[in-house]
Amino acid sequence: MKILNRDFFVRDTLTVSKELLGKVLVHQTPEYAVAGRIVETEAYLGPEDKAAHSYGGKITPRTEIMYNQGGYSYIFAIYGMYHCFNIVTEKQGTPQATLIRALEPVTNMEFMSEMRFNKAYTNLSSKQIRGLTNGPGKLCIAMGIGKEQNKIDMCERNGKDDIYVYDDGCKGYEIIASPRINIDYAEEYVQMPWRFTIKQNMYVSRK
DNA sequence: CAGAAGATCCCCT
DNA sequence: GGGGATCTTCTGC
Repeated sequence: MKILNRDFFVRDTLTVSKELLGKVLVHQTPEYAVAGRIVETEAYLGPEDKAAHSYGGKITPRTEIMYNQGGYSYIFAIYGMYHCFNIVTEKQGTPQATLIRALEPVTNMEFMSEMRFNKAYTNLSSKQIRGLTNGPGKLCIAMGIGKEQNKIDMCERNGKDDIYVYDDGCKGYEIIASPRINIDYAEEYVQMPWRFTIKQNMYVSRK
């Protein structure tokens, strides 16, 4: 298994978004480790992209991390109750990122189950199993990811609160490109096919 | 199963 | 003061 390094993330965002499919996202602390396979991503190509937080080159405390070189976590809160987990891409000064929209649970489903439903994994309905990580807000809850995990360098271990992605060699997935979700405000960028999913994976957030 | 509506808060204008 | 890269619950078929 190899952990994705800086060179992987410091590339064009569409390529990174597509190649992340099938890779495994890990959140590891001294207390626990959780992991899920990435099955859905969305590319945000600021500053041109009207859907991106960095549209127009906007720099605020929230978006600042998007200007860093690739390989950092960008986590923002939304609708008052949820978080979205992104990975910064491209070189320093190009404010782009890819949103991780869905995972397929790989390791520590017990942890995910408690975080999401406060129930043992064996007691989940099939609908709840599918609902563990099939959406950007859901996967953050299941993985124990919140604003404390913002701006983590995913290419260096700190030993306390690590997030990284590894390649376990699984490949050959069929990738589908489609328009991004819930960006109605983005005008001509609404229809850009910058959402990528693994075909027929049950954890993809929606058809 | 689909659609509507409410929850809830930080960031930005 | 407004709104959002969402999710859950509730309604009605």
